[in-house]
Amino acid sequence: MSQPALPGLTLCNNATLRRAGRKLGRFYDDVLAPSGLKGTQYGLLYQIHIGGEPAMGAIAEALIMDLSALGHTLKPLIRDGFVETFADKDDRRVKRVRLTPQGRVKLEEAMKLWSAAQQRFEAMVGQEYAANLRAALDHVAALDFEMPAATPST
Amino acid sequence: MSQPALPGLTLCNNATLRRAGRKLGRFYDDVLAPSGLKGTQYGLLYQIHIGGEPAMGAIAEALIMDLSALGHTLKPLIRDGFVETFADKDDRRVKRVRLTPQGRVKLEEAMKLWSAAQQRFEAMVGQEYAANLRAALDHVAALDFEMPAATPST
DNA sequence: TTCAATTGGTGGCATATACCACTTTCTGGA
DNA sequence: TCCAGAAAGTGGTATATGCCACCAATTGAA
Repeated sequence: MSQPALPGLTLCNNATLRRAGRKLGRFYDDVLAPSGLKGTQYGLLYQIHIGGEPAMGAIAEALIMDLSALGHTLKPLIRDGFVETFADKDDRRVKRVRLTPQGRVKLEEAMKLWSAAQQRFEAMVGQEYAANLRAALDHVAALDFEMPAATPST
Repeated sequence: MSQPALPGLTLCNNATLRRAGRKLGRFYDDVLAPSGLKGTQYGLLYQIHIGGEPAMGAIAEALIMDLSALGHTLKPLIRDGFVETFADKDDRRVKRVRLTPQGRVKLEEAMKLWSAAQQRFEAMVGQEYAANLRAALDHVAALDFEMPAATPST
């Protein structure tokens, strides 16, 4: 299975992960295209959907993404009327997010497409293989890379 | 095994891959930071290094990335004097890429940092685990998602 | 009660990536 | 030879993400 076209770089865990991410991302994006949503947007809508009007910080934490990045990613979805934000009743600093009715419809539409992508992928690699891969990725995502506060050497 | 903090979304292969990518990417980026390079840039320099003055298309193919995306990603590296491009002798359409002397120095510097990141990661998950993960990711990257060009059947 | 520290988000800036419309070269016929 | 098509890149536009500097509420003392 080792393609001679991918020498060396294959050793870098980060590069390998990114490369696979590009490939898989394009696949999911292609399948989701009819809905007008990208894979990331679908994931974000879904996370909001199951989050129960989550605060932005909660979403960012769940997706392991920078809070400001989340803010940026959210903009097109707000602009297109799929989600809306509102201040938390008890803490004005907190901004909560929820799907609009339109957003719920869109999510449902996209979910069918997502399902197709998911099934097609799992049919190719095998459900168990996919489950194991996800488990491994979740494991990586759960790691605690505490930096030793710089190493002014070198 | 289901962490209460990551409900549902964990089922999407794409979302899981992205999430792990964000986490791992930040880790590698942090470790590489002293060199001024991002993880992706390091990977790109390395690919160019081992590619033998590769054409842009060859790099894009090896990294499974869009050709135009590669062009954009290359710009900061050219601007900072780490890589340079030149026309192919036999085919004027082809643009080849190589590291500048400065780029070689930078790559070497970054390689030490990368090595540290790589080792730290593998110490956390285990070398074998990492190797298996990379193999699985390479497998995904090698898949052929041929879209059936819509489904106007019936 | 008052103020320093903390917490939650925003905006600006830079890189990462993709797709699409072009432009320039090549290539393969007729 | 000449032209239709293919092949390789470029530029524009849009989303994805991260970091940093800020601003606005909250909180926890003193």
